[in-house]
Amino acid sequence: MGRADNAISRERLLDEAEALFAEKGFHAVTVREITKAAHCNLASVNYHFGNKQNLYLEVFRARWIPRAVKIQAGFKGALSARDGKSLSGIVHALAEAFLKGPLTDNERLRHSQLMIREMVMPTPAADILVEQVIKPFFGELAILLRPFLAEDIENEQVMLNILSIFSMVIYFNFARLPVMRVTGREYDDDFKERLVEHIVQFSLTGLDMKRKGGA
Amino acid sequence: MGRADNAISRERLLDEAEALFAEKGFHAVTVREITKAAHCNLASVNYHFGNKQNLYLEVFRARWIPRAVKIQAGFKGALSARDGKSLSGIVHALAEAFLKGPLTDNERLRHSQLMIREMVMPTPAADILVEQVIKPFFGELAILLRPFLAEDIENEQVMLNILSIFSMVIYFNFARLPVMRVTGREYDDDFKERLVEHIVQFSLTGLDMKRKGGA
DNA sequence: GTCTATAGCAGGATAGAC
DNA sequence: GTCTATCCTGCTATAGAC
Repeated sequence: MGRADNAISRERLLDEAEALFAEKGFHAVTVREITKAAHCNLASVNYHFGNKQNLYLEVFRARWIPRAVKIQAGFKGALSARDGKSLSGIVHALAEAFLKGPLTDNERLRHSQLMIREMVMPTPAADILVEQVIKPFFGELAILLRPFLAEDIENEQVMLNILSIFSMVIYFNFARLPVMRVTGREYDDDFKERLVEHIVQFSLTGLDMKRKGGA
Repeated sequence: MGRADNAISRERLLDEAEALFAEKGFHAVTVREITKAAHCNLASVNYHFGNKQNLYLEVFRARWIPRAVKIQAGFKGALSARDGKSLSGIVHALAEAFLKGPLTDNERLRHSQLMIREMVMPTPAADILVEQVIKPFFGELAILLRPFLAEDIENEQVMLNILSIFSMVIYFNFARLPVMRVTGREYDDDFKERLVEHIVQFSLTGLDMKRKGGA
C-alpha cells in the first residue's frame, strides 16, 4: 500500500472489524482474520489501535454511534414527513427506521447484533452505548409520546412502554431464525412491511383486536 | 476422585460449562476454565464429550431443554391454578413463568442468555432449540390464544402476536443493563412483579391506556 | 474413569527493517 | 505507516500410566 493510504487502512480495519465482531463476537474473531479482510498487515491493528480490545471500542465510537445517529435521523425525518403528530405515526416511524430505514440490510443486522451482544454480555462499550445513545433517545421518545398518554402517567411507565416497543423492534431484527421458522416467511421487503404494520398495531392496541376485526 | 464419581464429574462439567458458556459465550470460555470450575481434570472434557463443541451441544440437550420444560410446566401449572381462561390470565402466567417462575434468578439469566446467543449467532444448537422447544411451545400458545382473538384472524398474525409478547419477556430478562439505567430500578422482586404487570397490560391494550386512566 | 505430560498449533503482541 | 519475522503465551486435543 502506498503512502496515500495512511488513513485509509485504518478505516478499512474499522469496517471489517465491525462486520466480523458483529457476526462472530469479540472472542471468535482473530486479529489475523481482521487484517486479512482489510487487506493490511498483521501489525496494523496494534499500530493503529494499540490492541484488539481498543479496536473493538473504537468500532463503537467511530462506526456504531454514527450509525445510530443515522437511524435516529431517519426516524426524525419520517416524523416530519409523515403524520408525526399521531401516536401511530410515531410508532410507525420508529419501527420503520429500525427495520427498513436508511441503511442496507447488512448494516442494520450488524447494528442490532453489536447492540444485543453488549446487552447480553456488557463490555466497557455498553456504557458508551447506553449513556450516549439509548438514554438520550429514550428521553426524546418519552417527550414525543407523553402528550398521547394519560395525564397522570408516571415516568417509569412511559419508559416501560418505550422499552416494550423497542423490544419488538430489536427482537424482529435479531431473532430472524425463530421468526422465520415460526411464521414460515423470509425477510423480504413484503415481510418487513408486514412486521412494521404489526408492531404499530400491537403497540397501539395489543391483543385486543376484536374492536378492529383482526387482520 | 473415587470410582463412585463416574457419572458425577460428567454432571459437574455440564453444570459449570452451562454457567460459563451462558456468561461468556462459547469462544470466550476455555476447557481449562471449565474443568477447573468443575474440579476435574483437563482431559475430562475430551473423555466425556469428545471435544469442546460437543460439550456445548450436550449442555443444550441435557440442561437447557429440561430447564425449558420446567419453565413451561410452571406456566401450565399457573394456568390451571389461576384464571387460565382469560386472556390476561394466560399472558400473566407466561410473563411470570419467564420472569419469576420456578427457577432461581441465576438459572433464569443463564437460560435467556444461552437462548439469545443462539438466536444472534446460531450454531447447530439453535436447530434443536427452535424445532424441539420454541416451535412446539408457540404452537400450544396459539391454540390457547385463538379463542380470544378475532375469528377470521390468520395464523401468521397469531404467531406475530405471540412473538411480540415473547420479545418483551425475553428483552426484560436479558437487557437488564439498559432497563435498569433507563428506569432507575434494580431487578428485585418488586420490580419483577411490576414488569409482569406491565407486560400483561401492554400485551392486552398496548399504549392505548387512556381508557384505563394510566398506572 | 482419572490423571500427568506433552504434542501441536493458533493466538495477540512486538521489534526492527524499510 | 507498512511489512516481515518472531516471541511467547495459552489453547485444544491426545497418549499413555495408573
